[in-house]
Amino acid sequence: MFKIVAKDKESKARVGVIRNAHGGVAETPSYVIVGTRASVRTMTPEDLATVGTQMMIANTYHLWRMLGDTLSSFEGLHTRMKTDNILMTDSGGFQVFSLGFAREHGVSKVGVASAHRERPRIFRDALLQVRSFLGISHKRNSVRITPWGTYFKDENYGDKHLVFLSPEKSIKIQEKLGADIILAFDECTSPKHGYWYNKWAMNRTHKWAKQCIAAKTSSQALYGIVQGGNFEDLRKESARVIGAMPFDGFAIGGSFGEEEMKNVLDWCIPLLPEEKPRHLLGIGRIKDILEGVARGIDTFDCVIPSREGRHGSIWTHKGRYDVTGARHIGSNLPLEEGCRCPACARGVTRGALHDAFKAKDMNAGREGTFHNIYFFNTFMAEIRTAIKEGRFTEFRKKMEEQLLHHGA
RNA sequence: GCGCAGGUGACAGAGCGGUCAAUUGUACUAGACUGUAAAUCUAGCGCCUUAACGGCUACGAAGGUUCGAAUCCUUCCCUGCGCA
Repeated sequence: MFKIVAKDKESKARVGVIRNAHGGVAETPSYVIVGTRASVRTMTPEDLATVGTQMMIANTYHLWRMLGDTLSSFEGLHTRMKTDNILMTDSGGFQVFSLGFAREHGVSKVGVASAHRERPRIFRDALLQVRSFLGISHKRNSVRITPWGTYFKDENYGDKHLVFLSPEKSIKIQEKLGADIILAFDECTSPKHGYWYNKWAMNRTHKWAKQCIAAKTSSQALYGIVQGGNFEDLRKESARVIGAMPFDGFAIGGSFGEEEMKNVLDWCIPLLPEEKPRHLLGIGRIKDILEGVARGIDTFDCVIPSREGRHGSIWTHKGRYDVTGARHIGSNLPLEEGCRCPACARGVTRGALHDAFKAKDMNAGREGTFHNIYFFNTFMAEIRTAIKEGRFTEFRKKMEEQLLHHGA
């Protein structure tokens, strides 16, 4: 299913191929477009095909809640999304964080100075564990984490009752959804969690990983997820433990500060099997991708192309800009010089897109999404070519200089 | 001409004696967004000041009452509706 076809000499970057039973092919490094509820916001399946999409990821938790009783007769993600692309499903492990401590702490998975420099505060971390277990963590925290699984009291799906997701249940749902690659149910910790909380959560994730492997009956590829926060010993332990389990691939999850991601990758990747695919969960800015690829990451998924496109942030080789800004009024420049995305090909200028956003034209977010997805897909293709031609380091250096030069 | 109802910051529209430079929404400006609670969110938005719990000018206009007025009184100007 995954095969490495070329390796860079100066870095750990590599080119690989992933195939599925539907005849879908993805060349890695690849950008996995996020379509949480089996659809990428503002995009139709046809749209996605026109921007070079090879891989997509949907979400177990959201689809499970959305589909409700109809899940049992679900036609399968490939049919629903009208694609042969390589499809993944996230396990719901991220929602343990995003609906839980992310809300309580008011943070996202990247960018917050983590607690890793503090001295270990075992009592505080123990308190967090117990509060979460009892489900009395915080008004905004709608998650209750137990050793057996996680309770959610998310009311966004017209259901005020607690719902319970366990490793076994997540796998069962993912088998029903039918993606090519499914993920183990894990716990993504908060950047504000300390050493001990991360240690306990990591052990829980390890236990859940075993349960996921045992629960799976399909032929889908199952990826294990490495956790451990920003702590070197935890991250290494997690990579060793998860890496030794019979997974079909490995994902690196969890939270870290902007600068810390590189360390996390440096700690984990050498301990993972060389020949198996490696996914970096939820990461997707240009710089991060270059860092990840250089360290041997094969696939990335991130909401940035779609979310930021919808919000008016346009990505280019020189970084990103916000077309919503007044400085773009009347601009006749294309979204990016030389871009051949559907929006640019259609002649959409920065000025026109600015006006469309200001006019609240529903098409504005769509054009932005078109451009961004196309951009990241072609950017990945450029990376692959560079690796194959043995000039990835040079390519990376050039890109980083450009970004620096433009203050991105 | 008479009778009602009104005139508030870019617009809409609160406030109806002090805590009002004035609720709120929109518009505008800037910023954020990293396994999607997100076509979303945050902040600013009279002038001066780097900034302010600092100064100044403000609620149609001009006077007045009051320690104090966007809020009360008088006159004037203007707008809408109704009647002539």
